[in-house]
Amino acid sequence: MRLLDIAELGRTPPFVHLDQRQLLETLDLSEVRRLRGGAVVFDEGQPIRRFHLLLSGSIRFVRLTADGSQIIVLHIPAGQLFGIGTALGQITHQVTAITADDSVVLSWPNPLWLTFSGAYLGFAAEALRTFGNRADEMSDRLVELSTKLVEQRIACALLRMIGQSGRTVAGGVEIGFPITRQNVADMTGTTLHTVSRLLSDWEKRGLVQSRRCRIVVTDAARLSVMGGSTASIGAKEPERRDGYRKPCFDAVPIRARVVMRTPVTSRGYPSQARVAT
Amino acid sequence: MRLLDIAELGRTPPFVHLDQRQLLETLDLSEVRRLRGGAVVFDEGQPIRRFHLLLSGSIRFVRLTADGSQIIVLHIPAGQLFGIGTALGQITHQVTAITADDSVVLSWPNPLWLTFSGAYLGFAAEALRTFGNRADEMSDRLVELSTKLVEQRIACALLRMIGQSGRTVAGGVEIGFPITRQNVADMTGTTLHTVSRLLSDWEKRGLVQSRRCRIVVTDAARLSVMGGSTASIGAKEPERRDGYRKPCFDAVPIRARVVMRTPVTSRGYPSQARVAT
DNA sequence: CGAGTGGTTGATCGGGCTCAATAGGAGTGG
DNA sequence: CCACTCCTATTGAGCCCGATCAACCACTCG
Repeated sequence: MRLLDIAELGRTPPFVHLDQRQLLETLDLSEVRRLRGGAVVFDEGQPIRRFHLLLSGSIRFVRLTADGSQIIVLHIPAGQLFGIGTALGQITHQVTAITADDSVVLSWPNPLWLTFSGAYLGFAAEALRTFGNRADEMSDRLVELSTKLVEQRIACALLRMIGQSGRTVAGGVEIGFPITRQNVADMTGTTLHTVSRLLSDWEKRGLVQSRRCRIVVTDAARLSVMGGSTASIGAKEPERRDGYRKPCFDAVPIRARVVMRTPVTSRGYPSQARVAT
Repeated sequence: MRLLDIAELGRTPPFVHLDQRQLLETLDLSEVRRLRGGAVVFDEGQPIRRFHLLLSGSIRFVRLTADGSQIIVLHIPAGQLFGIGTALGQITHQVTAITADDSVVLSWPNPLWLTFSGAYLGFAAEALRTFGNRADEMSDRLVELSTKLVEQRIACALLRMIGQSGRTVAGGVEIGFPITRQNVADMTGTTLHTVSRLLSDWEKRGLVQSRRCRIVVTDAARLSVMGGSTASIGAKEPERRDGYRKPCFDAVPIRARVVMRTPVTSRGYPSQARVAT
């Protein structure tokens, strides 16, 4: 059991550079918990006392609103640190962490954060990188929620989950943890009814296949088309016909302004193209 | 001019612990740019080459989608670092930074990040804290977009802006930078039409007052009510009648599960209350 | 086998998007 | 200084996506 944990720990990015002795030491300093699905690891608003590593299983970051809605902010896949707000100077948790499945969680008291950061090569960097990725994911979801139709948002949510916690099975890729229609709804800002209808439809059309609490994506390519291009176009702006080069960080043009605003039709939400002059 | 900048720089949190000599040195290493509103500081997808401090003015973080929609991810108020993905190991910008108003921006090449972090007390910590706050804000907006009605989202957006960049004027608090109906729509995932209608209505009812590109909130309290409680309820969970204490980080109860799911009516989006057993 | 949870599906209704048309500033040029 | 042109804002009419209301079925577990 212990040995298994050590091997696992040594495979996670934050601890990948540690030798056997260090791993053992680290593990000895930790609390190991085997949790069933649905267990609360920490709660929104609680003071941050420890930081955690998810050895196996899956964690959901959840927020509740005063009117009772629940929204899923992020999913944490196995191998990642979580509850590491300490690194950012936060003193209370911003979300509630709930195991989405049976999980193994290692936890260390906060003071060890600095110890690890100082002693373990790449530990702090890895943790910060994790933060960056999560911020990016939230930003992506903001864009999705703002601009995409329900259908597209759900497609994106499924694709994101198989990307992060996908498990290859006969006939496709399965989401690696139990997930209900309601859960999907909580991630996409809709209702379980709509999710149910949509999944039924997709199943008929051969895009997915699902049983109770399990979803298998059988045609990721077509689903991806449904979701619309996830990437923003900021990066690959079309060449300009007038040879003008983006000013960005050089002499700034007077009145650099958003000018074009072509209604680009799309039965979605607002849609206007803008190009900086 | 130089002196003015030095004084300004010394007042910003990341550099607040520096003495006069250090400030001068830091400023000498920087590029100072005075930009008009609408200028692009960096673009989504570009490699990160420098990090920036907004001395005065206002910055918008924007993302464009393939179908032409534009969404505003964040507003950066004066005095904050931005474009600091380097600290998180990112190599390209995730958003486009555009000045929302005439602004003064200081910029340093990336390699100086480590220098500053090592040499200046609290610099890295302050930068990371900034990150944490922005992540929290994104998380808040995810919740808003998922659960609130357009009206409430717009109210929240206005309140957030006066909170971050509010300027007290006769009769209320004005948003500290030029902002169009379309901009508000881009922040809340709606259309300029809806925003316009709503602001007109609110103006009649004495909640706001607006002219071209300017919005003054004249009754923040009532607007706040409109927006619904921003805070999640995770923190202040009601006392349990059976003396049961949240398990959280102790012995985990078998089958800790989400059980209650009372439809709590609210003409919003989905709404269900859940309490962990 | 009854209770509880998760899932499916039909009917209805409304918030807010779309389409469309007009008005008022602000800047530009003759 | 006025005509012209963007750009921003306002407002009406209509319609559709998706939420809401309402049954009902299918597992799973004690």
